[in-house]
Amino acid sequence: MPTIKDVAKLAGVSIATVSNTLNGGRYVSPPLRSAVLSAVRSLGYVPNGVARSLRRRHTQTLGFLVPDITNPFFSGLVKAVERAARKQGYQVLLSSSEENPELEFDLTLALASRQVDGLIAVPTGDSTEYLEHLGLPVVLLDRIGRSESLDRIGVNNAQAAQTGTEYLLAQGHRRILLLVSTLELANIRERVEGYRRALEAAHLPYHPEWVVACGREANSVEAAITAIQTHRPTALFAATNRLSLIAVRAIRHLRLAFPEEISLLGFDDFEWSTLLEPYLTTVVQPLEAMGSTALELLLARIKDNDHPPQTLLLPCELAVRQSVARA
Amino acid sequence: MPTIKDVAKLAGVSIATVSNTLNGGRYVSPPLRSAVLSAVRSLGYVPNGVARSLRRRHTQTLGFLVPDITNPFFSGLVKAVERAARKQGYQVLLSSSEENPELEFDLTLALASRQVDGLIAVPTGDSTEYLEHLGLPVVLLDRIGRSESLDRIGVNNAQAAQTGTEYLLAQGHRRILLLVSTLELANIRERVEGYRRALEAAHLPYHPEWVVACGREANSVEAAITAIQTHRPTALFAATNRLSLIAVRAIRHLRLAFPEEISLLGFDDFEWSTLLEPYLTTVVQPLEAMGSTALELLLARIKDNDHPPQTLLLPCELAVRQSVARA
DNA sequence: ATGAAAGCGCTAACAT
DNA sequence: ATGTTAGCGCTTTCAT
Repeated sequence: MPTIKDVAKLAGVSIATVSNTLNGGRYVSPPLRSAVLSAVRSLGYVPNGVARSLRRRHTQTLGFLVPDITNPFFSGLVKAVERAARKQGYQVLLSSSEENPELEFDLTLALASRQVDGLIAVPTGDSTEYLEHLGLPVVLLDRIGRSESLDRIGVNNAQAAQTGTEYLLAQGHRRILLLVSTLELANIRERVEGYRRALEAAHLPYHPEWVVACGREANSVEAAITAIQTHRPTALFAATNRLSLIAVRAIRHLRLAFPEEISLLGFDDFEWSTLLEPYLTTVVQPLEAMGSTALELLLARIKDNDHPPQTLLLPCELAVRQSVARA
Repeated sequence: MPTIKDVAKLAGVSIATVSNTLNGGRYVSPPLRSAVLSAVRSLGYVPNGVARSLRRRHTQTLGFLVPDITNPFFSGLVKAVERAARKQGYQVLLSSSEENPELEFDLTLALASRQVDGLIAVPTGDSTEYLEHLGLPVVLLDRIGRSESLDRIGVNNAQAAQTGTEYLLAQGHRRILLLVSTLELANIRERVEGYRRALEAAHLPYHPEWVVACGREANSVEAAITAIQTHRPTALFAATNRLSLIAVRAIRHLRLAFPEEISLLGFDDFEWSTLLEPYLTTVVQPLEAMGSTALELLLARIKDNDHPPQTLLLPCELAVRQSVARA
């Protein structure tokens, strides 16, 4: 690979002139300028970004840490963040922690060592403490934990779940099972809280057993099946996209008429859900806005670290389609 | 951010000793070693990977270029590649070209400028020429084009499509529509070829009109609907995961009994396809093997660039489920 | 308007 | 067994 020296030699100028014509640092006379340009072309010179970053002391690069690139919710977020970053002249280094906290930690360190200018993180758990002492601008996205010292972009989970539950209630459902992955995630706990609030507002009892923890594995459908058999709900509220899948499998396993005998409300919208018939009614999260707002906050913090951390909770919407019938 | 100098000063040693205890380069006596380690801890020192890479002249980093991170086929590939890379001590920089050749080119240059040690690419089109002159080890994955000078890992598309078609034929189907995105992709053309070969082997006519180009957008269902109406097939072969979605929508739009009146065979398996009932029978590509083999070839080429390029075509399997009925 | 040279933080060759 | 130093490729200050 040719270096700036090779270009300078071939063009018969100093390396400073090469640098300046390429970066527009200072005026370069047309003759030298074109000599440089043609040398660049003929050598196929590409500036060494590593050397450049070392010297400039920033990389124009952001880290983005997600739990699972394979989940359409996160890959949607990735797309949104990348697009927004690109517009601002930043590249993003994506790391997938596979929901593994140790791997997450290692990846974060790797990102930091790569000298990313900032980091957007969707942590695997709610233990975000180490992110606060990273010495790097960090914004938490989606799983925003309880950190008061970091910028955070999330969604009003309680509100969204309450709205969803209220819709189910309005359709006449009284026995509603809430399918959750794990209560370890604050997001999930908040959704439970929203569900509970909707029930209370309607003066209906809240049954803790109706909140069914199905685990984080895609194939753990047994818990859902058992819960449906014992509690005989008329509607299921799946707190996560994966849980919609589990709900569907359980419904089929039990040969229930869908949505006549049992309705389903999902959380997180995703393209492939249209394979399901009837079309899935879901609470939809504003992926695009979440991504672009996270980027804004991060860029603001990179530019100036001397302002108090912000927390933004974006609203969700309910997309009414076909999977919820009147009870 | 503290540097190696700060650590050396605090530990009362030379920077060489810091470097050596951290990298295990040469023997460091226990007392100095522990002095360094505690200085590292108390400063929260993280080595500057940019400086390290500049000096070492490699980055232990691989680039991976995919057309669309949002497509489960590619995100599956990403997972496989990342896992394999991690095992070998490499990090991967993921870039999503969004099926845009110009963006792809820019991203590739950005990757090169970041000094990745090698690149795995799933190009947007078949124009891979610029990749051959990157001056960087490159392996082509999935969309392997016709480059003879690069290592390539693909799948035997023709064979796979032929097997799929033969299965449809064996189930008694004679009017089989092949749904494709665009004939611009060599992969797709090969799948058409496999379909044609299966027909010929069965002494059945090949109707070019039965190969329906639906475009690359997810919502272009009209072409499929029209084709089904005019050709009255008993089976659909969707050449791509997105096309399964389109096929399903078309089937529903026409209110055909599925799979009794019309069968569906997919290509590319993906988790969310289980939302579909009956479960989708598909040709499945060996994602894990594709990813890990691509990585192996790339690492081999990084280690030693003086061997002829290889092309490996991996076999696909047919996962028989429920969406194909007997005709 | 351009060149020379310092230095970003690190590793490795050279010294002792 | 450890310290000193050159230099990776670039940007930028200083000099002319």
